[in-house]
Amino acid sequence: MFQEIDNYVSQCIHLTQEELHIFHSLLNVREVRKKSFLLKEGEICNFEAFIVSGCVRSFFIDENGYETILQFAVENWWVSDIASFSEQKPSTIFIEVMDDARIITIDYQSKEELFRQVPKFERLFRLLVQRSLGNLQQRFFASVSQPALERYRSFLDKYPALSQRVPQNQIARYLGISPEFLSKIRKEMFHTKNK
Amino acid sequence: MFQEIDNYVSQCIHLTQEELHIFHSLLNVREVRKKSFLLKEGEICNFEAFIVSGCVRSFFIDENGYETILQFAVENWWVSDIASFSEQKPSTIFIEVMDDARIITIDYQSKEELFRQVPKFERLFRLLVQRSLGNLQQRFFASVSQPALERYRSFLDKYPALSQRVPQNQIARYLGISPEFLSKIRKEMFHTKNK
DNA sequence: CGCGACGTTGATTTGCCTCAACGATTGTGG
DNA sequence: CCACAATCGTTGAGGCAAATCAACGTCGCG
Repeated sequence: MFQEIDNYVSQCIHLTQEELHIFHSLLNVREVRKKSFLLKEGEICNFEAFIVSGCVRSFFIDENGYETILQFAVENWWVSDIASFSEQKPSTIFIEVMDDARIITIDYQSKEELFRQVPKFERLFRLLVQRSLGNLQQRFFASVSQPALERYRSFLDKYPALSQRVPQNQIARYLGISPEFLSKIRKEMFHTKNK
Repeated sequence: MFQEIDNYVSQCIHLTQEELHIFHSLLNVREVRKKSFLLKEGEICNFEAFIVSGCVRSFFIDENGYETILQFAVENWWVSDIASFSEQKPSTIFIEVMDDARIITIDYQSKEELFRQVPKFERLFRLLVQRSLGNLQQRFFASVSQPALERYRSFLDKYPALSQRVPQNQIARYLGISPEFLSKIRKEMFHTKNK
């Protein structure tokens, strides 16, 4: 049941049987279906979710109605709106299930309780957020300094599995370009490759 | 000497006299001059720095030689390359002093020592990184969904003091546009305002 | 079957960049 | 103290990456 998340946690911190037990007692397991939403804009995010199986995406919608995808989350990834969760303020993003998923969540009170009972978890979540920050920084740099073609190449390179699993227009929205333009880029790629 | 940083820290966690003493013993104070570099691309970042006075900027240079500014750091801000620091790997960014500054730094070993002796600091730095992540996320959204004019307006709104203190071409590099284009935007702003 | 989701293609437009030239201001060495 | 170099902002001409809009083909599915 908790095997996957325990594995994940043990990469960062070492826990006793006792501590593990406390941890588990504060978690919830949920099954969620494709096309349902874990979070909508305006709601206060009351969970951090660990994906056991399935696939979800977080995105926001700009004033023109276009989506930009912040994250695809598959097995062994965390997803949440940290700003909304940690400051308990309305969210600016949506989190939607793309493929039926099994997730493990922890709510705000339980997380604070966890920190109180097992302070080691402060370290786990610090490392986790730190890594997210590093990744987002990379992505920010790429989005301002690289043309779409190179960003697409990097994506294929970094997430080969995802590029099979996720529809092309979603990838475009992740890369920050229109689906039409991604199509044109791909055409160009294959064209120049076979020559 | 440590007044500013103590104030900052006490907003997040409460420390005893004893703990405060340990904290101070692990810090270094430095004066750094305009145009000097705290960090260059390729070096391993061995500090997290708290700005007591002065102003520094962190930026990266893309393959065409253009700079993009990640952060301006003034009084009471932290600056570092977290990815490089926390994983002790070569940095991809530069950190340069814009105005003579007094800074307080902590190195990798001292930070780990601090965590060992006063675990509360795990919490402080978790909150700190969490806030950075929230800010960067905002900025990322803006950079893909808003035109330059609105991003400039937001900047003026959010950092009124900085916009006085920092040359215009640096602001352009922060916004991710060319200095020439910012000049044209400004012209447009004043033009439409006075009509 | 027919509908909706997805990908492709072309025509047109646009936001922003690049390059080059030109004042204004500041700083600096002779 | 002047002269000259840097640094900074402005303006214009021309160009390009990517968006928008519209139309069309193709699946898979209720």
